[in-house]
This record gives sequence, structure tokens and C-alpha cells, in this order.
Amino acid sequence: MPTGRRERKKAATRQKIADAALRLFLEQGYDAVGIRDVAAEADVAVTTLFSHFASKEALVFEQDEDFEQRLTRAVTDRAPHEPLIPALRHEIQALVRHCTADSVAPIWRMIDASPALRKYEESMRLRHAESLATAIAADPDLSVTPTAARAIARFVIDAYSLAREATDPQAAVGEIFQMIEAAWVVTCPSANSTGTARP
Amino acid sequence: MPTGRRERKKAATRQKIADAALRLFLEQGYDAVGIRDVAAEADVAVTTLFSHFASKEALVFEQDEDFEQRLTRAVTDRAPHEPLIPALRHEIQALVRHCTADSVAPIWRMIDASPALRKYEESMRLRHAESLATAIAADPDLSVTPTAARAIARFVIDAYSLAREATDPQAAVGEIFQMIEAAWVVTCPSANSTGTARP
DNA sequence: ACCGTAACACTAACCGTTAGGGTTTTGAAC
DNA sequence: GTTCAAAACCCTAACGGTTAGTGTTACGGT
Repeated sequence: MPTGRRERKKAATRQKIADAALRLFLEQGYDAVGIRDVAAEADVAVTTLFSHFASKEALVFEQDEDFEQRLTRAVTDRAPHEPLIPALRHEIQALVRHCTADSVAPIWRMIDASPALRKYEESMRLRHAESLATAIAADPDLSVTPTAARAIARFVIDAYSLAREATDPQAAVGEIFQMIEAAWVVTCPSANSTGTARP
Repeated sequence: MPTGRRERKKAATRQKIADAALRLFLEQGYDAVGIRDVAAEADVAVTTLFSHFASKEALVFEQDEDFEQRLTRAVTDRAPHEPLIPALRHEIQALVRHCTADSVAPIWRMIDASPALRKYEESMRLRHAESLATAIAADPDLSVTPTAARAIARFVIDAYSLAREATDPQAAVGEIFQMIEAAWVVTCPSANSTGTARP
């Protein structure tokens, strides 16, 4: 039903704001740039900015819904009888690879440098873990208690978070997922071994 | 060297502020009470309040250092050759029991109701996990990689957080620690089984 | 052509937090 | 005791993120 021009203009405004924000943040530092600066640079009113982004921090984590969806889809969209943990490991490996790439490295350096952004990222991760837990608990092939589903979901998010900060991110993912695999196995006594290949 | 009156007066002021804050928060709700209200109720200046507490949220989590110390001491002060995970499980069980007691239940209900407080608690947990990881990595009896130590520390903190929210907190601690035990075992191939007794 | 409404703008404020600068209290050295 | 430095406290004013209130414009469906 919704045709097009309005939505295109809205999306353009949102993008214009996000671009302006990221540019200023990287140029001058997150804390040195005020909301009023961003709004001026994007040529919109402050209230307009806040109608597109819930907070200053949200300007940086513009596309965090992608992250959430990729994780839940790794669970829901996997092939029938494909084991859960390797699927999640694969997805986390891809996500870690993506966020340690050179092109986005300055952004993550900025995030790590700002307490406000770190805090925001942490609370985001809680949301992600809850979504992932729901997806795991909803899978009919798996019969796990709600508590076990939540625990595994947190562990997986922890793996992402820890790997990002590790000196060798890929190796850290492997190491932590070996632990997650072991934790997973004890939740379902009838489970098959799933092979956490790491030479 | 530091004798006494000054410190006693300072501690008294701090306590007066914390008491006033908690009273107002529980009466009227965290978000409905402003810093200026708390300062007025405690009969101190706003700047004085902030010289005792780093933020509004810190008024609620007044004694979070206890939590951190109890966890790290559970690692450092355990008997020689006493296995790590059961010691941690025991401590977490005590902490969960404490924070689900009726006397403090309203406080935690208030925390769960306020996004700002939840966010603050989450970032606190990260600090706690980092301290715990340091304690684990520093234990000469254990030979774990830094990554494994951090992972286990996070899992333990997750256990606390998840158990608090579970319908049966004690059972949740048991369930999650079974998983942690399994994760722990794979980090040190030469480890002994430690018996996660749960009938 | 018309109307409801989504998107945007402007102003003015609220609230947590901090800087700047001053006063009193305390502990200790003399 | 007197004196002195520092600690603890107070006050005012502001800064920066965020929101409410109140329009105005541009779009889309009828």
C-alpha cells in the first residue's frame, strides 16, 4: 500500500543524519561532537534527528538490527537436522570477521574509546541474547529448557564480544565455541556429537 | 594515620544520601525522583551528592563492590586444590539467595522496571566479569588461556543474572553450572571431574 | 481538489552532571 | 593554644542529551 516518495525521503533523511554523524564523530571524536552539531551538519532540526534515532549512541549502532536478524536466522533458517552450535559458530565467525575488517576498524576503535558507547553496546547485547534465546527455545527439533536456551544464547553473545577484543579473534571464537559445544551437550543427553573441528 | 571523626562524618553523609535516595525511589519510583529531590531530602548540596556517588544509578547499586570482592575471593581464598567451578557455584548460589530474599525484592523489582538501571547493572556485570577473569587467570593451580578465563568468568556472571530472573533461581543456578562445568572441563584436558551434584 | 496525516521545524524547557569558586570543619604540626 | 593545609561541603551557573508543545509543509488516498 505505501507507495514511495515519502518513504524514500524519510530514508534519505535518516541516511543523511547517520552519514553526517559518523563523519563528525570520526573527525572530531564522539564526545567532542554534540547532537546540535550533528543536526546542523545534516541540516535538520534536533527533534527530527531524535525522531529517527532514539539516542546519540544509536547514531553509531545504526544497523544493529542486522546483527540481531542474522543471529536468529542462523538458528531458524538452518537446514533440517543441522546441528545448532556449529551453525551459530559459523555465523559468529562471519560477524567477527566483518567487524574486525579494516574498513570498519576506526568505528570500533571509537566505540572502545567511549564509555557511553561501550555501555550502549552492552545493553544491545542483552537484547540480542534475548532474541537468540527465544529463537533457540522455539526450535521444535531442540528440546531445551528456557533457562538452558537463555544460557546458551548469552554464551554465544559473550563469544562474539570476547572475540572482538581478543588478539586473535578467529582463534578466540574457536576456543570459546569448544566450550559452548560442551555446555550444549550436557543440556540434551540424547544429543549427537557435532564435531567442533579445530586442528 | 587517619584517625576518625572526619571519616565517620563522611560515611554518615554517604549513608544519609543513600538512605534518602532509596526511600524516595521506592516511594515514588526511580524515574519520578530527581537528583535535586534526593539532595534536598538528604539535606546536602547536589555537588556533595555527586562527590559521594558517581551517578544517579550508583545510588541504587550502593554496595556493588561487595559483590565483586565476594566473587574474586571465592577464587583466591579457596582451599588448596579445591576445584574452581564448585567454589564459584557455591558463591553464586549464596548471592542469588541473598538478592531474591523478600527484604530486597522491592529493590530488584524497581531495578527491573527501569531501563536506565538495567543498563547500569549490565555494565557493572562486565566489570565484575573482568575482575573475576583476572582472578581466575592469576591462579597458579589453573593453567588456562586468557580467553578461556574471560569466557568462564562471563558464563558465571551470566548464571547469576539469568538465575535472578528465573522462576526457580536455585534450580537455574544448578542447571547453568552443569553447563559451565562441562565448558570448564574442555579447557584443561588434564582436569579431574569435580562432581556437579544435582540429583 | 481535498483532507488527514506523516515528516519536519522552532522554542523552551527538564534533568543529570560538571566547572568554578567560596566557606567551614578537621587533623596535625608547631 | 595557634596556625595551616586539606578535606568536606555549599552555591551558582552552565553544558549536553532529550522531550513536550505547537505549528507548518508535503505527500498520498479519496
